Amino acid sequence: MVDKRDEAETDIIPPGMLALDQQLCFAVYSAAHALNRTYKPLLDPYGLTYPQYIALMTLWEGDGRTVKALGAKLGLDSGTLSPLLKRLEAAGYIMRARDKADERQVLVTLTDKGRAMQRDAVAIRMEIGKATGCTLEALQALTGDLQAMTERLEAGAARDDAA
Amino acid sequence: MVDKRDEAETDIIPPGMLALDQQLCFAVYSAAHALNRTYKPLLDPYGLTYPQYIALMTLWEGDGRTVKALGAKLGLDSGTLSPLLKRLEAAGYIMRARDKADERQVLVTLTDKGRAMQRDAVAIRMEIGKATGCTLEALQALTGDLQAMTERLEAGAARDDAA
DNA sequence: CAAAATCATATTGCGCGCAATTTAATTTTA
DNA sequence: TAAAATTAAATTGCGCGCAATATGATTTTG
Repeated sequence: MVDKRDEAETDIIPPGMLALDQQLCFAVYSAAHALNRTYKPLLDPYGLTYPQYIALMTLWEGDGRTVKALGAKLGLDSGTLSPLLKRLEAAGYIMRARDKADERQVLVTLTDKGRAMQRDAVAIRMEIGKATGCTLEALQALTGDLQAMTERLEAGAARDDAA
Repeated sequence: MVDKRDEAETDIIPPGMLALDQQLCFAVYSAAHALNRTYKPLLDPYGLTYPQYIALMTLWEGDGRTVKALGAKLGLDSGTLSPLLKRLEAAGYIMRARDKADERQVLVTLTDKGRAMQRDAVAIRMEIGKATGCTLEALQALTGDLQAMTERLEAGAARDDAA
């Protein structure tokens, strides 16, 4: 396939690649919005937003975490989590209390309502999976690819911070 | 591979699938944040946010669009775009003017500064592509998969609206 | 042990993103 | 053609998401 068009292709490929990587960013951006819009009608009956829902999911995997530990799992800082957790507490899903051993920390624990929500989450997850229209294998592959890319992006950001 | 464990696997696979689809949503959510964080230091020197940047990109592909046309391309409504476009105008990247032929519409056009930004965007796109650590083929595949999933999610939302 | 540094969380300010509403212009239809 | 319906933008209110800052609590270190 190496022919006299090679020279032209070195001119053509870069713009193509540039357009594509633009599309990847936008594809991720659009997919995130589409997923959020799919979750909304499923979470609205519970008065929950998607970020609140994933905060609950983190607690289902381990109750009694600090705000910092939750933030590490979710990739969010206290500026986002503090008000979010206050709303979850006001809605009766969690409780917050200063750690007696270290008063700087706030321990977040599930209420009965917060634990009960985990059962309803099963149906929500099924709905979302169905809405994606993906096979289990496709979901696994997509998830893995995205996680790998995210790790590389975060590693790059960490390197830039060090520099 | 069909053996006496089949029965157990029908119990095991659903939770596995449920956990995975959760991870897909979160993987998309995390990737969107990671991409946004990667863009931020590249766009900050221009005083642009990522949503503002993709609005400009849309205009580079066709100037003089209405707010509604921009919204259709980006998947955003006037509640998001109106203030965003005002900020882009205040920053000198675009101009907004009511359409003489239909005063309901606002036509958005690029300024010289807005057009000049397109040249700097080439370097930004290269940086992002490098930061993802993906090959061109991997970027294409990921983008295509995400676009296909997003289309299915949006089709489902449209069906739900009709119902 | 006291001052300084560090740490965890909360707060403030700003820009999305979206639902709901408002305003003004255009089109439909009666 | 006048009233009703539709349309395009803008506005309001609320919840993220993040940078910058503030407030206490704990640890370090001099």
